[in-house]
Amino acid sequence: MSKHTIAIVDDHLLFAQSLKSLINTFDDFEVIHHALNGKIFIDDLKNKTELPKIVLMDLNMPIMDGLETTKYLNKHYPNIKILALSMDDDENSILKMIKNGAKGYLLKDIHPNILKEALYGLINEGYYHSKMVSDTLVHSLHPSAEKKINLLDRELEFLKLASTEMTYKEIADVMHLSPKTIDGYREQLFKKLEVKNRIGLVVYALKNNLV
Amino acid sequence: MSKHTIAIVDDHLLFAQSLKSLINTFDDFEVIHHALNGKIFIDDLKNKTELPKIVLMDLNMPIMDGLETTKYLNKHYPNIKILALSMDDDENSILKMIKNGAKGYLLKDIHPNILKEALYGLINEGYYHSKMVSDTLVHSLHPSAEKKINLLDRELEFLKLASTEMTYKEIADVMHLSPKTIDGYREQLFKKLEVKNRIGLVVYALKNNLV
DNA sequence: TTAAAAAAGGGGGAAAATCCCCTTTTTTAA
DNA sequence: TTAAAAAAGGGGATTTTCCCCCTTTTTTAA
Repeated sequence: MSKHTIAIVDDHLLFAQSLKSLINTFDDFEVIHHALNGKIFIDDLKNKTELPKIVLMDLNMPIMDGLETTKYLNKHYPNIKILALSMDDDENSILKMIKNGAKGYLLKDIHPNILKEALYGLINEGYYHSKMVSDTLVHSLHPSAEKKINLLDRELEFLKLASTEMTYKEIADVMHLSPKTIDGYREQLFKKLEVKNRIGLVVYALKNNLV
Repeated sequence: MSKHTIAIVDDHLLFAQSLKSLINTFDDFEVIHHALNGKIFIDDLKNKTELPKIVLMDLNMPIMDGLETTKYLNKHYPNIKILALSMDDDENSILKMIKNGAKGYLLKDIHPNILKEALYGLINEGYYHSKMVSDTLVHSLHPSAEKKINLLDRELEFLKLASTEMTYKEIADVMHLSPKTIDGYREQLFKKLEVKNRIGLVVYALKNNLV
């Protein structure tokens, strides 16, 4: 039966050719295309009769980078599975790629066996998330530790209510307090969280998952 | 060499005992403890000399549920790996457990081989994320599709600025518009997004990753 | 070509938020 | 036991937000 087809999008010719040679030694996979950047790749796709099943996507490329290309493919060719392949190991790059449709993210310094395993993962499960990616996803659920400020119980209660559409009078009623006490809490939290107004409080609360 | 020790925290006795029997047939694992809820389990931990390496944690339990217990264990026994085991397959439950330290999340209707695979994953990789969990994590990066409302360019620009601590007058200056035009955009967005005030706009913007 | 939508702007007034000053009582920590 | 923090509350003035009414011009879509 026919092999799973792969395209490589990477601006480093030697790396791409070497990668192609490696993948072509895998039993069930075959590189059918290589483009030096995203724009060339997309232009080529329009002229091709056979689409690849998997695209190995570099991130840093001239003219059209991996992120933009991933967004485009996700939208126009949703059946193509994208596996990011990059030198970048920072969380932001990983999250952006996954968020925009990449089904896996590998660093370029991995063992070839991991690449093979990832390719099979994409075919069989539809995704391949290494520990690095999983950890990054889990970590993205949490706010930055350094921004966490210790809030008293009543302050937190007020902050949660302040992050709703209630007026301060309504909040006072709910907390069984005088509106003037609410004024006090508000000023106290403005100072504590170093914000200028209620909008600042809401942004802090949401970004720190307090509501 | 000794087997990897496991504790089961689940309020259904028959299920827990059956699970114990199953796991005790696995070569490298041994159930050394069972508690009917989180509180009993924590009390038992304090009196035990041998801690389990893995805890299979139900979610819905009386007195002290799986989430509270996971938070406590993550804080006080960070080396214990928690694998959530639940009937609940909703995203919120999954995210809460992973966010609070669970290293995996399985539904109770899985094949025993998956459980075994998960246990090995916890021991070897430190986590086990099935496709369900991975998909949930990836999905959590995105806002709800059904809540996404099409915004005009200027509306979006205004919304982003409205989610800062700027006054409407300041925003008008930045957008080179009259404050009255800003008033118009505000009312327009209140209607469009079905919110009552600026706080509602901010919450919408942040929850939909527009800023 | 016409109608609708988008983009811009206005008056006026009430309600809410912010900001400055201040107080007392209870609880907690040293 | 004492001091500090937390928790509660007050006056009053200014600024900002919200809400109701309305307008014209340009761009887009039918």
